[in-house]
Parts: sequence; structure tokens; C-alpha cells
Amino acid sequence: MDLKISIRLNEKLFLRDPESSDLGQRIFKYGIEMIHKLGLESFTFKKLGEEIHTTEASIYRYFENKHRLLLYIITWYWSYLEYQVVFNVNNMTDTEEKIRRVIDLLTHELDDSLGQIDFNHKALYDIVISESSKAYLSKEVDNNNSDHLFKPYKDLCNRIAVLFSEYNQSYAYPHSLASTVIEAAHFQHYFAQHLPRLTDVRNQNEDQTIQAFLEHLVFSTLREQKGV
Amino acid sequence: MDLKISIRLNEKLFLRDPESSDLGQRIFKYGIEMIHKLGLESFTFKKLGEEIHTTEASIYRYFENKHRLLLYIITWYWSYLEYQVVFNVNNMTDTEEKIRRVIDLLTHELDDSLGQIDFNHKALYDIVISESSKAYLSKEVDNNNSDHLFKPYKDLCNRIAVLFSEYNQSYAYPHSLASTVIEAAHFQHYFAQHLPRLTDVRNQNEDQTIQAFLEHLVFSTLREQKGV
DNA sequence: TAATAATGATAGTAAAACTATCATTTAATT
DNA sequence: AATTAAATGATAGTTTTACTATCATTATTA
Repeated sequence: MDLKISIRLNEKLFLRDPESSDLGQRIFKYGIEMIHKLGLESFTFKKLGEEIHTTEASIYRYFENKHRLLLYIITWYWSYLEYQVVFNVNNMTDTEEKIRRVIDLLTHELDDSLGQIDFNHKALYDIVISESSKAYLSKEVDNNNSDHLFKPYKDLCNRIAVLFSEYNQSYAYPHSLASTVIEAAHFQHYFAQHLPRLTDVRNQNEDQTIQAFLEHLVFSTLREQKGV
Repeated sequence: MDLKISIRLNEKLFLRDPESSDLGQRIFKYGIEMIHKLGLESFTFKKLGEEIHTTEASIYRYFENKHRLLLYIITWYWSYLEYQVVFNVNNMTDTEEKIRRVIDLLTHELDDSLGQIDFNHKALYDIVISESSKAYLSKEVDNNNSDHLFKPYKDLCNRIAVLFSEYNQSYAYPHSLASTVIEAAHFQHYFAQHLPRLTDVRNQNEDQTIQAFLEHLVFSTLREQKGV
């Protein structure tokens, strides 16, 4: 079986679809690589152009600016992750088990067992951890939101919230808990790597510890009021 | 009684102490105002200079760049907040009550009952919500951390973690829970204002709802294992 | 009152963040 | 195979940002 699932992203994210050409795909692939290496602040289209032997101007034909490229990359991640969530949870019957699986997916880098990904997904996960909030923490948020650019994030969040509600119908904050878990999964990683006094997570077993922390957090919170 | 508590911040945050002169204080005060208005990305020292009738060059004598100014502002906030926590919790005996008070402080803008603050503290709180993570999400994190620039944040986090441990000695993740609560307090506000589908918090009673969400989260989590 | 420090005024540089133009290569259509 | 259209490359140029440097002027302090 050699099916290629391709993720269609909102057309407002780009000027020319990067999936549609070799150059576009290189911009995506090496964009991830270079944002990872340089950080968003030092990353420029000029530098990316040099790396992939094209010009600044050519890259500008695909993306309005580097923030849009970041948003595209992050959105790709949200979309793929939601797909993974649906795929993984699909044949499970137990809600608790589903939630555990979701937390597992959130705390580890993307799984490529289907062999879909031809870029550095460790780098992508690192970018998600350290740059993703910059995708929405900007003055363009409201405009971007009107253009539905954050839909994949919201969809993912909502899917998790639905599981929480399924687990405990009387819980009042399923969406807030979902977004908290998603965000916490990321910054606990970041803190473990850079500001260890803000976390109890150690470098060894980083993923598992975060997973354990979040599982405990979620199930304690959801059980508390169960049946009340 | 007319005491002026002044917060001494790490000297590596600035080139010349902004507290020490009228110009420095204007940079701080109107820096908050303008970052709030323009967002960090569009904010420049040139624009700030025009606003306060000084020159770009003069501002550069106080701060290396706008990120340092942001870090200074955010650090000021962490320090003041820790002071508030200590002050407010001081004469309480019940740990649960202390924790509730801390969550209350985290979810509301800074209290100026002492009349210490002569700048827009609503704007400061908004900046903390939408810009503070940019203070550490950069490639300079590790260097900044070596210079102890995040100490106030860590101290605050630690103080909260200690309360959590006091409440339940067997809880394994007090620091992670503390940083999660701090961060969640901010982005739940942000989501309520800009991406409402990521939260259950409404615009009315925003602060109280976030407070209720976090109290429930914290106490459920801490109670779960109590006595285990 | 002299010395010192802070600020203002001005200028300048390097890089970032774009936009524009036109030639050339590649791909699609007839 | 010839024609046309689309994508890319090459080059150049503009505006803004993010600084640094210099020197004159205005406050402070000794």
C-alpha cells in the first residue's frame, strides 16, 4: 500500500502552494531546518535562499513573509497531529485509553510510521515547542483568525475537549483544559531543556515524565467532579 | 506612611539603570505603553524616541535592544508579583487559602493598593499576557539564563511550588504544576480575547472564570494523591 | 568654577524586509 | 513540434530596522 495522504492547508497561508512544486517543497523542508537552526528571529528568506540555491525573491513568491511560513509549518503540524489523533484513537472504545493516547501523541515528536514525512520531524517538533506560540501571539491574530488560519489548532483542541467531556460530562472547562494540556506539553519540554528550575522534568525520560505529569493532571481534574 | 519600595533588577538587564533618571523612567513607562499599542514586532526605539521626545541613540544608552527592554519590563512584573505573593500570603496560616490567594493574584492585573505604580498597569498585564513568553523563547535563553535574568520568574515559580508541596508532600510535580498555572493564567486570557474556541472562558467574568478553572485544576491535582 | 556625566543632534552603516523588472528555463497546450 | 504560459533566476532597487559613532550642549556634582 503506497497511499500518500496530503494535507490541504488554508490557501490564505501562502501565495503559491508550496506542495505544488519542487521549490515549494524545498522551502518547507529547509525552512524547518533553518528556523530550527537559527531561531525565528535570526532566520531570513535571504539565508534560506542561499541554503537551497534560490533567491530571496523566489521565496517571496510562495510566502508573504517569514511569519507566514512559520504559520504554515505550525499549521501543518496541527493538522497532521489531528489526523494522528483520529487515526490512533479510531478503534478504541475506552475514553480513558483514548485520552492517554492523545497525551502520548502530544508529548512525543510526530510519528512517521506511515513514512509520509520527508523532512526532519525532530526539528519540526522543536520548532513547535519553541516557536509555535509566536504564530498567534502577534497583532495580526484577529485578522488571521478571521481568515480561519488557526482552524487546525482549534479543531485539535476541540477534539480533545470532546474526549474530556465524554469522560466527565459535568466538567465545566473541557476546552480550557485541552488548550492547557497542549501548551503545557510544549513548554514543559522547553523548560526541561532551558529553564530546568521551572519544572520537575529531567532530561532523561523527558517525554515520559511530561506524559505522566499531564496524565495525572488531566485525570485528577476530570475525576474530581465525576458524578457530582 | 509614604515608603517607596523599589525593585532592584539584575544589572545585566540594562546598560544604564532606568530607575536612576527621568529619561530612564520615561523609557520604562512609555515603553510599556508603546509595546502594548504596537506589539513587540512593530515596536522600535525610534518610535519610542519620538513619543517621549528623545532620540533613538539615547534609548540605546539604557537598553541594548528592544528585547532587553521587554525582558526588563517582564522581569519587573515577576519581581513585583513575587513581592505581592509574599505580602499577601504572609499572615495566612492555611495553605489552601494561600494557594487561592496566589491564583487570584496570577489571574488579575497587578494590584496597586500601595500606590507604587505610576504607569499603566493594565497595559503591563496585557504585555505579560501577549509578549512575556517571547522573553524566554529565543536563542539567547541559555546565555540570559546564565546571567540569572530569569531568576525572578524562577523564584516566583518556586514559591508557588513550595506551597503545593506544603499542601501535599507526596505530589511529584510541584514546579511543573506551578509553571503550568502561571502560563495558563496568561494564555487563557489571551485565548478568551482572541481565540475563544480554545477556551471556555467568556469575556464577561474573564478573570473569575480563569481563577475558578485554575483553582479546580490545582486542588483536584493536589488532592488526588493526598495521603497516598 | 571646573570637571564629569547625561542628553541631544546629527550622521552613518549593515542588514532585514520587502518590490520590481526582465531574461531564461521548464511545463502545458494546441 | 511549435506556441504559449507559468515558474524561476538574476539583478537591482527602496524603505525600515537595528544599530554605532561623534561632537556639541546641558545638567550635576565636586
